[in-house]
Amino acid sequence: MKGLDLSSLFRRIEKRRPLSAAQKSSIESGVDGTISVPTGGDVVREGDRPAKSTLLLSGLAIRYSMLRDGKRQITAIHVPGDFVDLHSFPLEIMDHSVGALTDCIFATVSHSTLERLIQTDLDLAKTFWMLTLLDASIHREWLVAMGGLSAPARTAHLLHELLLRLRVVGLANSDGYDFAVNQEELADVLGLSTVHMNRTLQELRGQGLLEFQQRRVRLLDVERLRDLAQFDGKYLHLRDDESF
Amino acid sequence: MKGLDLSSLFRRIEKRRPLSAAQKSSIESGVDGTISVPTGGDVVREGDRPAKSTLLLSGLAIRYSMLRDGKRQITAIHVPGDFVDLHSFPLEIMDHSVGALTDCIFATVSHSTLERLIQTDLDLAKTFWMLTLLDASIHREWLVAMGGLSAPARTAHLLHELLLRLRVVGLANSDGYDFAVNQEELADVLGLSTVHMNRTLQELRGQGLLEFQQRRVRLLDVERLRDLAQFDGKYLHLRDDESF
DNA sequence: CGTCAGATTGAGCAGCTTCAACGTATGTGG
DNA sequence: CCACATACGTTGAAGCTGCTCAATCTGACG
Repeated sequence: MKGLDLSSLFRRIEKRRPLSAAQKSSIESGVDGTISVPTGGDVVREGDRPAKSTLLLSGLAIRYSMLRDGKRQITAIHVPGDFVDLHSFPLEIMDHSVGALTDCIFATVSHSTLERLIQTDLDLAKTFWMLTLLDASIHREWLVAMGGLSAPARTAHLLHELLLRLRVVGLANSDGYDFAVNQEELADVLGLSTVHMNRTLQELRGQGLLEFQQRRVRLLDVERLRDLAQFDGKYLHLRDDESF
Repeated sequence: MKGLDLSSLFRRIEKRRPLSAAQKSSIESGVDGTISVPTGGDVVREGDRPAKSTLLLSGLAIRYSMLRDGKRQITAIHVPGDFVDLHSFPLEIMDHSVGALTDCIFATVSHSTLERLIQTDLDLAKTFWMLTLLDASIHREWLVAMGGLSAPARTAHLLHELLLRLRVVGLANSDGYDFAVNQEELADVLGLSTVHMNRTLQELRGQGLLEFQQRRVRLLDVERLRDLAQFDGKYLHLRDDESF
């Protein structure tokens, strides 16, 4: 499908690995359509066996699981350029759901097309594989943050990670980005109660570390936030080390 | 390399995906050696750029990251049959370390051999890819447990997961398995202090839910443990659903 | 018998949760 | 334009969960 802007995906890839013009155009031609999902909607659900993979073009998406006691744990936040659902290609059955945190537009690529793409270009297969491993790497880092950091540090870690990831795709400037997420959702990412999420944000604001209003985050003191979060960006595998 | 017993890997794969005899023998012939790592040793370290991937044959291995404040967070426990370090193939640089929790023997496969294997058999490439996604799936589940479960529930979750995973490779019977891990290490997995780990185990023992002595775990009441842990094994992607 | 790793215990405190109420902005129907 | 509803953020109080520090116990082993 021509005329679709996949530049965020390409930027994301090229920060880590060469991508030829031919590869770009074969990805482009592999896209067979787009899906719009409104805020709160699901793209795929636990138990589904998707026949296509989805790639986020605009908006913010989440992976999440529900616990039996009603708690929702968000296990990933996806930004434009993320090949959100690539992993349903080798894994087949969804063990969790993917939903739209804000209004989202996804490009879709059918699994049969993916099959064809990797058959004709093994290097592209490795690129796709790498993309899914990047997600895994972020999962590991979130585990480190969950297990080892306090609520304020964890919050700082997340918001700083998103700064770097959004910058790669041109959706953040040097110190802030649009982030239309409420405190409940943030709490579900960080494993906190909404009340404590609120107090944690107040704490960070009070320290002069960040602003978070009008659906926009500003990191007022990136240095100190990184320090608080014990942030080490190696896990993002960015080529030129802006990950500090 | 012939004469090496890769049956645990094969069992692990075949619980999820067909694996032909030809594929088995090409994996076998791809193994170029073994490495023994004593308890406490590292197989690969953060920052390494391995030229080979390692596959655990015996023992228990961990992935872990160190925080600047000295805390160690273990992000994965690997059991025999796990292709521990497969992900260094597409991702190249290690962002964390892999160590031996007990004395370990690994088989090694060089990246150039992996390249050749996936070139000649794309289905095998997908199998390898799937194996790394399985690890990612377990990471996600651990995130859910970290964010949403209490210390006893998290502990129950981990020990039950290991029961299922070890059963697949024939290293657990119906209710228990060898587990030569001390409480400090368990605490580093679960994000707890050693003191609280100790009290949590006492609690579970007191409830008649498990035994954990002489380097062996016995789950005395699997039903209630699963319930406490809100365990749902879908994330392990086992074909015949023993995952309950 | 001394040593050492690992397990256990007690006491006090900090971080986070829960419940419940209240504030504030935005939108909607009459 | 007002009255009300809704979503979201904020606050207070009380209590539990898990942490830290520090000491003691236990079994294995040289």
